[in-house]
Amino acid sequence: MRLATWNVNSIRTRVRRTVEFAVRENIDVLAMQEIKCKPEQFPYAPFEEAGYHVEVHGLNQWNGVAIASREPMTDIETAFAGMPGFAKGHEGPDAPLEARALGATINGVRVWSLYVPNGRSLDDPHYQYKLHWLEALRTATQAQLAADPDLPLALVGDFNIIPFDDDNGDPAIVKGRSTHVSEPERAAFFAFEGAGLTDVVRPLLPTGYTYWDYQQLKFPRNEGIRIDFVLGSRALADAVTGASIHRDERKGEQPSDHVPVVVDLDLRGDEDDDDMPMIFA
DNA sequence: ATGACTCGCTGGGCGAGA
Repeated sequence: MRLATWNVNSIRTRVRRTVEFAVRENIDVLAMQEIKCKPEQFPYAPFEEAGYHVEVHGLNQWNGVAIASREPMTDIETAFAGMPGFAKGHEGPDAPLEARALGATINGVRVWSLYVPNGRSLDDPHYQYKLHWLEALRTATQAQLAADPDLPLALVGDFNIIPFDDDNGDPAIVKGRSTHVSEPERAAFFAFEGAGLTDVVRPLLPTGYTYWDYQQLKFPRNEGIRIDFVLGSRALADAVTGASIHRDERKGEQPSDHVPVVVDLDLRGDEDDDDMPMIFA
């Protein structure tokens, strides 16, 4: 299975690039973030014509997540246990949920397409929302893996956290002043290790940005940041055979500000792996 | 060139992105 995650920044604007990438790169499962539309606005046809099923969770023009998969998806969920909500002037336990999480099972692999809240600024209520959201995700994930330690589980998407100083090439993002690099955010990211998950791309690709701001020549200057990740359970991490960050997708006409991150998985019983030799008796 | 921000909603600016 070839699994990809991509913050597409409006699927209606970028559906052609998105489907062309999926087909060209032989992607089996594509988790998307920031689709910025409701299900009735989603461009299903180009995906279906390319052989993909699509599950969509979008409530309005903000956020929105989706998964395209060549194989059928089951056990669709649009929130994880304990996921907090948020709305301006409406913080608290009954705040409305946003469209930031979509879970689906494909060939026994549990995939969550995640768009972690931005945080906006260190003194904004959105920042506390971000930390609570991440803590609830960690708690829910830890509970699921405690119940099923051998589950191949992938949390993929835009985490809106820069885990290491070397992941930040943008001089506008400064420790002590900016979101994404604060100690509480980094602690929330590394807490997933305590829940039994690891960044499965990092060992294969120690460096590389996944996002460049549209402004001020950030891409030509290579002032990017690494904020898109694939976190895998032990069973998933053990299946990883390769990884790639598709920097070229930031070039050309109407790019997203993020690029795709791809992981190759060699799963037991995965009949679609063409790198497995056929054995004849 | 990898190039000076881009979405969606709206019908003119604005919230949001990070």
